[in-house]
Amino acid sequence: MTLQEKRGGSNGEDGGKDRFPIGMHVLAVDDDPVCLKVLENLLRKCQYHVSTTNQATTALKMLRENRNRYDLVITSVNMPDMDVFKLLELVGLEMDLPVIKLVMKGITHGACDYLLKPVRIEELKNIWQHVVRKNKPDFKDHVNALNQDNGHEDEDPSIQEKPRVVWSDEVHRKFVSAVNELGLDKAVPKKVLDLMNVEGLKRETVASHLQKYRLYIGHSIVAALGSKDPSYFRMGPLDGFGYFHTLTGRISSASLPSYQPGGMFGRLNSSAALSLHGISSSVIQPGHCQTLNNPINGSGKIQPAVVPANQKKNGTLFHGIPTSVDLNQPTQNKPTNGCGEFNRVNDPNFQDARMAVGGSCNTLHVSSGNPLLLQSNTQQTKHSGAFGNQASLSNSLLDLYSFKAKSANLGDSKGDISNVGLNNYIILNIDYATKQQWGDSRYDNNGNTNHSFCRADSLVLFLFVCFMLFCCVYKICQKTYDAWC
DNA sequence: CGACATATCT
DNA sequence: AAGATATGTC
Repeated sequence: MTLQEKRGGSNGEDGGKDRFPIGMHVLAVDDDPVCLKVLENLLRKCQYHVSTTNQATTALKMLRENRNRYDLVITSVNMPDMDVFKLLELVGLEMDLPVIKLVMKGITHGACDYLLKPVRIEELKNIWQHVVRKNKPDFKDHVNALNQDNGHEDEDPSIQEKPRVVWSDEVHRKFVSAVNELGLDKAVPKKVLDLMNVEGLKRETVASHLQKYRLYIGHSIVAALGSKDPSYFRMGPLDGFGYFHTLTGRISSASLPSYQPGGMFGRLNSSAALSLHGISSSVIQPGHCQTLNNPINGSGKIQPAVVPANQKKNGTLFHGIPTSVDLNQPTQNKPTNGCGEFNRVNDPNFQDARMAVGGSCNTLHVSSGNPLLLQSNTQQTKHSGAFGNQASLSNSLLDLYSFKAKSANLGDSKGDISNVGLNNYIILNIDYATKQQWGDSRYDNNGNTNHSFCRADSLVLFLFVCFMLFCCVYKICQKTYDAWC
């Protein structure tokens, strides 16, 4: 009789869950008659059919004579008449039956499970699952003590979780590169998978990752640019900075028709991209909000995304304004108000471009008068060539590096990074709200965060007003002079 | 039927 | 949180 035939409690619509096989036959072997009797009684209480013997040789004989009768063997490891390991081997070779060893302590070699003496009925209730496993062709045999502290008979340990794909920094970098090469809107799982060229990676896995990635990008960009605040350069709470080791949202290809407040970043395309035409360098690199001994990757470098040439559009905005910012962390500054840390990127290219995160965790200073604060790493340089001399200014990358480890600690706190350097025309004010890493982000776009980039607004507006006033005054003076003459 | 996007589950 | 899986659509 096969297990399937004996299986009870199932009407064939059990949704794949194995049920207790009624009529399962267990052979119990123990040289201690008291123990054997106890075991037998317990097994019967569990509704197993039970045969017993106090000799290993007898057990082997019984098994050989009734090959199809027994489903499971429980044997003590201390059998005087035969080495139990030999019994295990023979049973395994000849009958391929699951054997549970009955031991005083946990010796598990060779057996599919072990039971500690004294045996508890709760443990015996679960042993049928070994039989089910044996009958599953794809079951990976492993030693696994049954759940001993509860009576979860319904839980089938034969349903083992598959190994989860872990998106390492390296793999994720490949993913990001592939996505950026394709363009976020055109990146579909299969193409990304092909481009990534990672062995063993499945399309479904990529799809899942891409889903989260898009969700995250969307939230970030919406948060960064969806505000009604008429800021010129507003980056709202980038909720969920946490996850991506190299979260690279391309900044490209959106038209920037207006220089008016509120019209500056009028629209984003589906690539969640924006264009900062004319902005000199393009990588904004918030440092790693991680512990110091936990670099994002081996080199600690941030890899910028590849901006496809076809994403390039021309436009003029902030012409000639040098605006590269490296948001690196000064290690000496450890914010104490829950803003987390910003690890500095150890890239010599950024040496002159350091900003300090203020102790208040609200201000990022630029001490340098260096107008072009940074140009990024080699890869950035390499790709910039694709856009020509000017083109490199036309495409910006927003490379949001990982705040992974620290994000949880950041909570609702914001790292409000402002740069108010007259020699550096960009003024950044980035709120980091890292309540969540992926989607489902909630943004607090009112109140405090609406001050984002207000200084940038103020400066540009101030200059603009000054210019207009100057023009007016000049005009008035000219007219007055003409009148007098 | 495969690929995809999205929702839901774990 | 993050990856897996289910579901509906094309």
